[in-house]
Amino acid sequence: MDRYKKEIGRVLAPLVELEEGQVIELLEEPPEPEMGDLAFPCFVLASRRKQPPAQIAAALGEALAGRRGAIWEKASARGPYLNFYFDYPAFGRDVLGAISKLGPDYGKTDRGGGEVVVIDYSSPNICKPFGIGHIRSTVIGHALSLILEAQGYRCIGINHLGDWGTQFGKMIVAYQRWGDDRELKEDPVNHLYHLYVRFHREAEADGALEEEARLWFKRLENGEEEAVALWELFRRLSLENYEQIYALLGISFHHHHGESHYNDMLDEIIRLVQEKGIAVESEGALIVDLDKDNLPPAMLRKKDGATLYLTRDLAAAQYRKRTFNFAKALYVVGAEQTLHFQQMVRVLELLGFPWARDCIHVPFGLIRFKDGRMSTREGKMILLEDVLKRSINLAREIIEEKNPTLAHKESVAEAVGLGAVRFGDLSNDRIKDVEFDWEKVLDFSGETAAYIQYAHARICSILRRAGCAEPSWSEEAAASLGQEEEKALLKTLAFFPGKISASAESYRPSILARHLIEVARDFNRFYHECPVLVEDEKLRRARLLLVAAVRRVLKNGLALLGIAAPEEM
RNA sequence: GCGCCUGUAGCUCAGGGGAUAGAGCAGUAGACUUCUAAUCUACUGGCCGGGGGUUCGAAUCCUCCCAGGCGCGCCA
Repeated sequence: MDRYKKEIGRVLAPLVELEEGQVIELLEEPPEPEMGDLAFPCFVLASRRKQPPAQIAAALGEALAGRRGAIWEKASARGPYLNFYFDYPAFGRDVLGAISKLGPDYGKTDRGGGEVVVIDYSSPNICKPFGIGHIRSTVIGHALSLILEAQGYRCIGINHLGDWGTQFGKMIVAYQRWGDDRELKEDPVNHLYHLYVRFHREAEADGALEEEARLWFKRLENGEEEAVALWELFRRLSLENYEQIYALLGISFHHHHGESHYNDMLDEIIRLVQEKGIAVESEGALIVDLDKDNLPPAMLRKKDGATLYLTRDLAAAQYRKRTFNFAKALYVVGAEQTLHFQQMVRVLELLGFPWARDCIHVPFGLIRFKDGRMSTREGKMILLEDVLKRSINLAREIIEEKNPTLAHKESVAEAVGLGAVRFGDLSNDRIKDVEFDWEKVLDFSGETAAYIQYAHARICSILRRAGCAEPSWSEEAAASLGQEEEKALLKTLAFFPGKISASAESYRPSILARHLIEVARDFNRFYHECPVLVEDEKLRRARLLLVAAVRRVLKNGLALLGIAAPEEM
């Protein structure tokens, strides 16, 4: 659509004494199809020309009377707007031609120019089961890395595992007191999780436990053998469990550098902070005062000498800059950590790193229960594995009911089940909190992945029946689409590349997800109104080209969200 | 107490200066001898949290208030 806007901008700019870019910015989509395809609002010119906007629109309409462009056939005034009407044969030819020619690349750009974007996402905490709470970072981060790749960036996915910190002192204490080797072997993560929950329950009555845990963490940081061995065991068992889920979700990371990876680099950060003179001792701890920035002080070292999350994140940022020389480093982390990242960026700035502002927190809202927050330590949580399994099971049941003769039932059930969970998380603006609701998760009707997948499968079915997987290109046929449903569909397809860019620029996969719903909806309307496999050779060919283009867009779009597009369902 | 985020139809949410505020779910009534009914069509449903302001124009920007969520030195 950008190309079409540009063409209109070029024509209009000299007539309205504005820059081409300004005109393009102002162009908008009319609310109704009979108002044309793109509109220029004339309000901005009113004060300068000292004329009412409607009069200006009318004058522009006269000035352009009889003129036409490569893809628009007329411009006419309607109230204060100058409306451009597309020349649908030309427009249809252009849109379908682009999709047909580019295929899997339709929607991609090279805007990123090969620059590196490091994406920190998923990042579960070792010793805890992979809860539903972690799905957001995992799925949003994964989609963003796919979307940014499609914009020509080189993405490096890092799973910043929570494999260090005081909690491991707690785990060691709990394991020593209540651990059971047999249970650990049979169901490692579950056993570790029970120990973790038990620790917090018992610590409420016995304050000495917390103190003991801190001590054990200190020993771990000092590299004492017994502590390190247990930590390595916990880490390995947890990771093995997570890998199963990542495999199911089709996600792989470039690196699993957890927090522990930066242990060797912490001294350097502390030294740097001290050399720059931005840190002060306060009550035995080392802090950076950020009062001038209206931020609470940032603590880098506790009074017992142990480091904190922030210290490790500072080291990690510097390591990532050195190692990957990123243009941007994204942190797909919950909104509750906004302050933490503000502090981190500010400290990096104070350290004199010009790239500090390239570290960008991409926050998302909490998943909560109706009656409050999820809490791992209280045992109030839902396993992601359970959610995925139930979703796949339900998909399987629906297949059994609606399409019992389907081939490859299992892989379709997986595609639909996993797609539903993913899409549920990607389709709403990430900043909003979401209430966990089994009914909503397990709903495959309406604005869901299944809706998009179903449209895709229907198209595949049509093409199969037509006996051509990829209809051959025909200029003449492509230009013969003109019915309302066809026009609407062509236009929606033309917006697809712009939606990917908008998703990438705002780090919001929901923009793309919503657009795919729109494409699928426009297709379903078309499907009910316009038969494809008709006698008329030319029309049949035109519609085959159109649905093949829709299939292409749905497939490309779903792929960018990490969702499979089965050919039958 | 201070800071950040959110508030739009009964419910879940789009729209983030521009024409008459849109979807899905739920409800009602229809459409499968016709390319897959996981679909489509129609109807019902709104002081866009409230007050003030900026603007030719505000759901959208500013400000104050209200409600909910999340943070605010020894967790991550």
